[in-house]
Order: sequence, then structure tokens, then C-alpha cells
Amino acid sequence: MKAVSIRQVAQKAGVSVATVSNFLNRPEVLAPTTRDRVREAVDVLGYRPNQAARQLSNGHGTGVGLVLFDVRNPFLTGVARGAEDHLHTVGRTVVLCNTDVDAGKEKRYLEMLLQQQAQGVLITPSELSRGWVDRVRALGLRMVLFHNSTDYPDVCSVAVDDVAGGEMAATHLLARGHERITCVTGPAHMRQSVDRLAGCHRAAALAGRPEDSVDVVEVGAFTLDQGRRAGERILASPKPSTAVFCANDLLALGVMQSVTRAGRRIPDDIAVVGFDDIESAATAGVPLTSVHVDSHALGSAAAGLLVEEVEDPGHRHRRLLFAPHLVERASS
Amino acid sequence: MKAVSIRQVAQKAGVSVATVSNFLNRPEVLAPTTRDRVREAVDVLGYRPNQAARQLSNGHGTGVGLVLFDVRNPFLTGVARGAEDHLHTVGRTVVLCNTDVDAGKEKRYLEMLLQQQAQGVLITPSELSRGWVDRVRALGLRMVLFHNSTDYPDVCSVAVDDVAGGEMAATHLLARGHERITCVTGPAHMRQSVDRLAGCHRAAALAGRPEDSVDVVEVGAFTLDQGRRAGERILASPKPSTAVFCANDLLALGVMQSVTRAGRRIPDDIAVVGFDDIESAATAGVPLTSVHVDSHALGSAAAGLLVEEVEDPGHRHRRLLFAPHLVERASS
DNA sequence: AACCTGGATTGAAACGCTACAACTCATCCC
DNA sequence: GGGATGAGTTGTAGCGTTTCAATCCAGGTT
Repeated sequence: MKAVSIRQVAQKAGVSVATVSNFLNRPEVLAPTTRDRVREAVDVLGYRPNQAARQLSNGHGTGVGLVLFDVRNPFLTGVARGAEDHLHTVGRTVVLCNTDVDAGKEKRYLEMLLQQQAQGVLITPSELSRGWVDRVRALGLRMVLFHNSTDYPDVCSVAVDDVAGGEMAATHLLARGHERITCVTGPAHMRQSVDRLAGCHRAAALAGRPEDSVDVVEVGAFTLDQGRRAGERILASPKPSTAVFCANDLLALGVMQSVTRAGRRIPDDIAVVGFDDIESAATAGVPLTSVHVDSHALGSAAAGLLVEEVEDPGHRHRRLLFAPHLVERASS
Repeated sequence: MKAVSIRQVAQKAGVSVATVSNFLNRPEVLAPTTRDRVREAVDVLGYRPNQAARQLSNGHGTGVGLVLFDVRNPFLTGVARGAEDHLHTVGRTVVLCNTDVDAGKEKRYLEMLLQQQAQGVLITPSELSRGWVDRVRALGLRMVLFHNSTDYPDVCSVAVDDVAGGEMAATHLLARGHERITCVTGPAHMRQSVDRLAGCHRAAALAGRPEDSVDVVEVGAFTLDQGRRAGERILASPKPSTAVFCANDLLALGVMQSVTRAGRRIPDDIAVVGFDDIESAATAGVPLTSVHVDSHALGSAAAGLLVEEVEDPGHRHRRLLFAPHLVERASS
């Protein structure tokens, strides 16, 4: 039951271990006949190279850390799948880590990955800063960030173009003839809130609408419940707008619940557009028009960037911005 | 920039490498003063044990394969998180693998995990059979299945008690005074369809209702679209029942869409209950009552079982059945 | 016939750690 | 005082690869 080692293969094939190693790593240097002989031995014995030994010898493993806030976040789930797909095809292995946005957990995971001599990490940084980046660098870990930051030219990152997304959503609503639109955003300190709203404003400007044609409702969190409240606030306003763009699908779904409950019809009385296009968007009572983000592509791209950094010495750090697209459904 | 090795620590602390190794693995055998001296050296040098070397030496790694159909399946996402949480606390590492129910991919992942000398796998088997189990066993991989099978007493497994869940849902509806209930199930060859429906029948029997008090509508897949169709079928029937239990939330959401679109009110005209309690259930236009399955606990339990099998030589294989519970919302 | 050339093969030293047998040296007991 | 005890420590042989300098040898040149 003991695993077959390279030595047994060598013996069986009547060559040295070095030759077997060459067969594994640089088959082209072997004479064709030798190559066949070794292949035969490998097959017959069912030889499986020991990853740990390899790693010990060449100083690094094949693992890549996927360090996320929480895989259960549907967006991150997609990212995880995309990253895994890509890495699998290039012979890498994905180590899943959930930080819960806890810097301590994050740190422990990074230490662990370091011990494993991982090739790098794809990470949603819990607290991004110059210091953080430098510290991780100092550990000797390569990384690709899931974060929209122009501020770190020395790090690869991938992100969604939130401004473009917001603009799409608003443009869509304006094109449908809505005079005024209400934009429900999350906490002002979050990049997403700001950018998606900015896109909304840009759309209004581009359409030649006055600055005040978009009302802003800011809520404290990107949750269903906050969405419901926002919906109530909108309905309660003296002259509610006929279109609302929410910076996130959960908010939009919440708004829709309030609106429906109040007996108003969607989209006839009020049109709603969300952002993220989570599964719930399509399955909602009135299917929700939403800005779709291809999380799979994002994860895959991040993986690609990391692999490039690992393999290409002349690698230039880059930031990839993904343009989302609008998925029109019944809510608008 | 080269990593610190155990030798350097030993030298710094003025002890042998064996002592440092003992410090790492069996600190209790060291004299307290020695222990402190080594700890000091470790800290100062920032020593990080090389996982690969360890693994090479003791013959197995710390990785555990998490081999799933697709992490994007919301249920499996929860499982993944649960497993990761548990394994992390016991110092194991999770290697994510998505098979897409493809036996070939599955096989390749298992080979890979074998090369990594993984401690075992938590797996949703693409095709479960005696042969499959034996083959994996032969590879020398320990495993825990996410599968409801009484047929393999020599394998650990975890699963949801679908019968109990179906019963809960139906009992709930009957208790609300509905005379007849329609049960929308998926393909008859799927265990879930059968068991959940069985639970439904059991509830009816227990409530003293006649056999024919539950109508069965079977559809070809667990999808939103099939749910819509089922909804239409139900509405078209001469005397539609006032309550419907769907073997899955997507079906339920589809049914709700059809019902709403036809101008009927939920739950007043028709009550609906789903199964799985996916996120969309809570965010639906009319929040959906659903049978909740604690996927996190399931994943965590599976991980626990595997760890037990690895650590305890006298381990007895077990099957864990998780009872779901009903989450009552507005749809019923 | 002596000498080159270069493709093919190989021996053996790392890589960093664990485990075990062997050793040291106070302490205790008769 | 001699010996036994046992807690604490250590030397070193693997673990399975990779890599590189060294070797081998068939064929071509002069």
C-alpha cells in the first residue's frame, strides 16, 4: 500500500532517477526510446509524483490562496468559481479562506499560506492601505486584489466599473421616459455607493437633465431591510419619482416589497433597477432589471493575472476594470 | 530574503534541531527554560515551519479536498463555508474542487489530491456506486459523502432528512386548514423528489387525511421555469387546491410568479411552501415560507467526521441525518 | 588512428523536517 | 559507593524530488 516512488520507476525502467525526473519535467531531452520505456514503467506502476517532495525541492508549491470575506456572498461565490476554473486548467490548486473581514483571521490565513509556500493570493483585503500592501509584500506573497483602487500601481487588481454600471442603469430609466429618478445608495464611505451614484449623475448630465433630477436616498447598509425602509421613504415623499435605481439588488428587492405592499404596481407606477444581478433578481415576484456583473470572469481574470505574475519575470502590474451590462427584466 | 530554517533557530537558541522540532510538535517534553529559549529564537527570527518538508517527512499533508458539483449552488456554498470553518479551526486547509458532475473532472481532482497527500475528501459523488466507493478507497483516500445513502455502511456521510422536511411543510399547510394540497416534485429518479413527497404523504396520513388529498405534479427539473409551468397547470385544473408544497424553492418561486401573474393572491387564494430556504426565498415579492436546511452545519459536520476518521484509529463510520426546520414567512 | 563534438544519461548533494535510538547527567535507593 | 532511574537532549537517517556538474559514447573530422 505504500506509494510508488521515483526510484521504483527508475529501477523498473532500467534508468536512473534523474532520467525519470527528466521525463516528468523535460521530456524533450530524453531519447524517444528511453521516453517510452519510462512512460511504460510509470503506467504499469501507477506512479504518482509526490507533490510535497517536489515542493520541498523547488521551493514553492502549486497552491494559490483565495482569501475572501465570505464565499457565501453570491458575488464572491462566482469569483471563487471563476478563479478555480482558471487555476485548475493551469495546474494550480485553490485554497479557500474566509476572513469575515477580520484582519486577524486574514493575517492567520496569510501566514498559513506562507507556510505552504503558496504561489500567491487572490484577496479581498480587509483593510487596504499602503502599509498593508507593503506588509504582505514583505512576507514575500504575490497578490492580486479584488478591489477598485487606482492608488496602488504596484499591485495587480481586478474590479467592476461601478460608474459605468450606474450610468447604464440610469440611462436605461431615462430612456424609458422617466423625468426624475431616485437613487438609493449605501453608506457614503463605500466606494460602491459613491461610484454607482456618480454613474447615475453622469447619465443624467449626459441626457441633459438638471442636477436635481436625481433624488438621493442614502441608507446604512446594503440589506433587504434597509431597502424596505428606503421604499417607504420614497412612497412617503410628496411627489415620489417614477423610477428608482438601487445601488444593490437587495436594496432593490426591499424597495419592491414596500412598493408592492403599498398597492403600487411595478413597473407601471414605479420602475426599479438594481445592481449585481444576484439570483434573487431573476426569481423575484416581478423579475428585477439589474446591472449584471460577470463575477466568474472577474475571478478568472484575477487568477490569470496572478499566474502571469508568477511565470513572467517581466510582468507589469495592472488593474483590470470590468464593464457590467444591463439585464432588462419586468421591473422597468 | 531566504526563509528561516529550523537549523537557524536551533543555532540561535543554542540547541539541536531535534529540540526545535520537539518544541514545535511536543512542547511538553521540553524543560521550561529550554522551551522559552526556543520560543524566543522562533519569534526573533520570524521562523515559519516549512509545510512541504513536514509533509514529506510524516507522509501526509494538512489539506482536505472539498469536491463539489459547483460551489455556486447556494446549498453547496453553505456547505463549503461550514466545512472551511471547521477545518480551519483544527488546522486543516481546504482545497476547493468543482466537478460539474463530470466523472472525468472528479477523477482528475482526486488524483491531484492524492499527489498532495490530502488527508481526505468531502465529496458530492458524481455517480455513487459500490464500484466507485471501492475505487476511491483503493486509492487510499478517506472520504465523507454528501449523500443520503444507507447503502454504504463503510463510508461516512451526511445528508438532510428530506422526508422529515416534506412532512413539516405539509403538516404546516394542513394545520392552516387547507383541505387538499398539491405537491410539486422534481424528476422521480431523484432522491429528493421522492423523499420530500413521501414526507408530504406521511403528513397527510398522520393528519388522517385520505390518500388522495394530495395531488402530485411532477416536473422535469428543479428550475424556476418548470415552477412557472407547474403553477399554470395548477391554476388550470378544474378545482385547484389552495395550498402547494414545492420540493424546491425555485419551483415555489416559479409557482408564485404564475399565481401572481394570474391575479391570484398569495397566501389568501393559494398558500405556497418551498424547500431549501435559499436567499431568494426571503427576498421574493411575497417572502416564501420554506424548509430551511442548515448547510453550514452540514458542511461542518462532514468535516468533523473526516477529522475524526483521520485522528481516531477506532473510528466507526457513521451517517448523519440533519433535520431541517420550517421558516414561516408571508406565503403561507 | 587520434581527437572532437554534443546529445543522452547519471551520481549525488541539497531541500527542511521528523522520529527514534542513543546519550548525558542529576537524583535516588540500597 | 555503585547502580538504577528517568527526564531532557541530540545525532542522524530517512522522506521523494530536482538540479547540475560530470560522464559516457556514437559519429564525424582531420
